[in-house]
Parts: sequence; structure tokens; C-alpha cells
Amino acid sequence: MELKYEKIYRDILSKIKSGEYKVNALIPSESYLVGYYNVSRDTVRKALSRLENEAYIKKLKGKGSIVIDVQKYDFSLSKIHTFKEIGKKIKDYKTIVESMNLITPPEYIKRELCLDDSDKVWEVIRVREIYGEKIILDKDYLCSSVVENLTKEICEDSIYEYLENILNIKIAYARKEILTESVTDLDIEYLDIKDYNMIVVVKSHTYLDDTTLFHYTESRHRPDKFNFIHFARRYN
Amino acid sequence: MELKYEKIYRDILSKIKSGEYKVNALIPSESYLVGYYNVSRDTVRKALSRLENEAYIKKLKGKGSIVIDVQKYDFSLSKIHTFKEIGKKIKDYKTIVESMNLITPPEYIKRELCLDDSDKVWEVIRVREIYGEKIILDKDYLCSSVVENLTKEICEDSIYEYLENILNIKIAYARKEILTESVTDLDIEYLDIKDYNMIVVVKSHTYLDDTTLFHYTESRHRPDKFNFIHFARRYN
DNA sequence: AAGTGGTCTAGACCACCAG
DNA sequence: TGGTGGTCTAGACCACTTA
Repeated sequence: MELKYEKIYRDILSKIKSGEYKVNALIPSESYLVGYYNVSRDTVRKALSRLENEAYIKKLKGKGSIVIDVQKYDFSLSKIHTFKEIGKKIKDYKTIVESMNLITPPEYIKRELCLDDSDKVWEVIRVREIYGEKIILDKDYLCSSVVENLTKEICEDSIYEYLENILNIKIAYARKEILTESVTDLDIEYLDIKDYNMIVVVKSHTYLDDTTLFHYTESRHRPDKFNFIHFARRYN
Repeated sequence: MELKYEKIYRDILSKIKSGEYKVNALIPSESYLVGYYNVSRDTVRKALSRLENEAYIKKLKGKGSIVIDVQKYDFSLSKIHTFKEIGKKIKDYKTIVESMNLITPPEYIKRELCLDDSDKVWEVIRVREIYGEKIILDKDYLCSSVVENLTKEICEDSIYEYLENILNIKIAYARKEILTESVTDLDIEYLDIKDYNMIVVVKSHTYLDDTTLFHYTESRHRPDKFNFIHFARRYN
């Protein structure tokens, strides 16, 4: 059974995206929506809260809810994006799996993932090629206790789609850290690094629904092609 | 009159921070908190939702709400941080106001802030010095229609504290974009740039409660000292 | 089976905005 | 003054976890 407020959320979102609810205009009031969807006000409000959280609308006390220009923020990484999602917006991209092995992790990965000595991890090295240039080097480490099997085909497609759709693993949080480092030999070997001597590194820790950490990634971007957009709402 | 769910939110948060509610342990159940605070369940749930949104707790169906290790994420920029907040965690820092003028904005600022020809803006150039090194160059542009007066003292302290506490301006959203650029003459002039030839730029657009854009910033960071932490919750 | 959080309802009063 | 969203209540049923 589908949740009522989810259904309403999606219905309103589709009306925003189709232009039925116009940017900078008010959407129908809560009391109207109560009648329209034949639900309680609280259920309508749940749907609207989520739309506001995701910055599609802004609620204005005494006035109504206004539609925000979402076009500008559509590339936002405030949600947890996978490369495949980003890739959909770029016509010419490719993922090359350089290696994929079940290994006893090196000391610093063991620390990052809080592992025991006997734990094993999948190490996946991938290169992202955009418009014919090798731009991003991804190093993924996945706990084998959570992800038992992995194939080259899955890594070429999208690891996260496999985890979520096939293994039915629920991801709750991701913590990302952005910093810069000097270029390493590995960067030079795998990427079209040109004469840049710095690289932008995005380190991600991904947590399951039960708050256990199971995945660590280092995504190394050639600096000229790096772009991260973040959209923050202020709580009051 | 203070809001009940705000009060409960702050009370639970203080108990998490003081260690009364321990990391990885469950906090009291919703039904217990209903009795403890003598409010309805919905009010308790509002407080807990906010704590979950801000990643202090994680609610687990059928089990309870677990406290997340917040120490690790405390430097997070998922909220809208000002330099002053960040500065509190660093012992030795200083803000130098290099210039502050009410100007007719250059063309690209007019575009960024969607201004008319007659509109004027405050341009503030500041340098952030950390442990004796000039690390960050901030260029701020504020619409004079929103911020009429500005002084050097305010800029040395915190522009945002002035806006929020003195002018009572409510900030609703901020959009941040992170990218890298080549070092400019201005960077070399104002910063201790060493021999780095790249700089990490954070461009921010800040919106008011009524969704109007009023502030554009470029924060230019020496790459070796740049660090951005982002914490994302996954919606289901 | 008992306890937990998740969804949903129906109703109340308030502060804010517009005409 | 009438309509809007914001807060708060009391009660219901559900799915999930743990024992």
C-alpha cells in the first residue's frame, strides 16, 4: 500500500515540474488540498513539508506556499548522487573498471571503516571518462560482510543501483569531505591530468539504516572539471 | 511564548551534548517523553524529527531512537556557517577588512544578483588570517535595498550576526557552489598564497524568507587549507 | 505479546496577511 | 474580517523489533 502523503508529494511535484503550478506563484492552500485529495490536513502538511525540505516550495505564513525556481538547483548534490545519475545529464561519459578485488584492507582503510583484522573488503578502482577525457578516479572500499558478491558488470553500471535495487540495502546517511591533495602517481597513471599538480578529493563515508558504516570512497577529480553544488535550508 | 517542540528539541540536544544520552544508545521512547514533558505525542515527534534532520539521532522503527556520534560531524557546513562560528573552534584567527564601499556593481555581479541598472550594492573585501597566515579572501556583495547601512566594525565582527540579530533579517536558503580557479593577481596581493597556482572558490547565493536573492559571496581558499564537510540524509 | 516508531484522522486555537 | 499556514491535542491502527 502506497503512503498517502508520498502520493500527494509526488503529485504536487509532477505539477510543479510540468508547469501546472508555476514558479513564483502560489499552489492551492492546505485546506483546498485536504478536499482535493480527501485526506486530513496533517497528511497534506507532511507532503508539503517534504517539498519545502527539498526546496521545491517555500511556505509563507498567512499567504500560502510559493513555488521556487527549481531549475537552478537541479544538479544539486545535497542528496546522495551516484555517478550514473550525474552521467544522465552528460551525453558522452564512460566508466572504466581498472580493478576489482576482495582484499584484506590496508591499515588506513581498516581505520576509516572501523574493521577487525579478519574483515575483508571489496576494493574497486574506476575511472570516469567524460567527453573522451579521463577526469575522475574513484577508489571504493565496501565491507564484504554487507556486500558479499560483486561483478565487473555491476561496477561498470552502478554499484548503488545494485545495492538498493537488487540487494535491497537501505542507505541512511552519507558524510562527504571535500579537500585538495597533491597529485599522486596513481592519478598520473590513470587520469588525463595535464599539468595540474593538485587534485580535488571527495571522501565519502556511507552508513546503513542501522547506522553501521559499510562503504568508504575516495573520488579524485581533476580540478578544472570539479563542481559541487550545495543547497542549504535554514532552520528557525 | 516559546514553542514547546523547540524547548524539547533543545533539552534533548543538551542531554546528547552533555553525554546524559550516550552515543549509540537509545534515548527514551516517544511515549515516555510524552509523559516526561507532559505534551502530546505529535509535539515530541516534531522535536525528534528535527533532531533526526540535523543528524543527531536516527529513528529506528520498532526499536527507538539512537544517538549518532555527532562529534565527527560538528564541523559540518550542511548548515549555513559564518566564519565567526568556524573561528570559535580555532584559537588564533583574525578578520582584516581590506575595503568596504557602496558601489554600482560590475556587470557580472549585477547578473548574479539579478539587479537593475540603478541598484547599488555593498562590496566588502575581507581577508581571514589563521595562525598568522592569510588563508581566505572573501568578496561579499550585499543589496543596499536590504542592507542600508554597514560599518567596518560590523564587517570585522560578523555581517550575518548583524543581519540576523540587529536588522532582524530572516535568511531562508543558501546555495553554495564549490569549484577551483587559477590564482588571480588579487589572490597573490592579499593572501599568503605560497607557490600554489590553484585556488578553491566557494560561491554563495543567499536568499531571504520571501525568496528574494540579496547576497552573493566569493570565498577564495588556499587549497591546502580548504576543507568542506557535508552530511546528507537519504529520503525514502 | 508488549513496546516501539510510522501513518492518519478530526478538531482546536493562534499569528500573520490581505482586502 | 476571512483565509492562510503554524502549533498542539487525543486518539486510532499499523508494521516492526525483541523477547
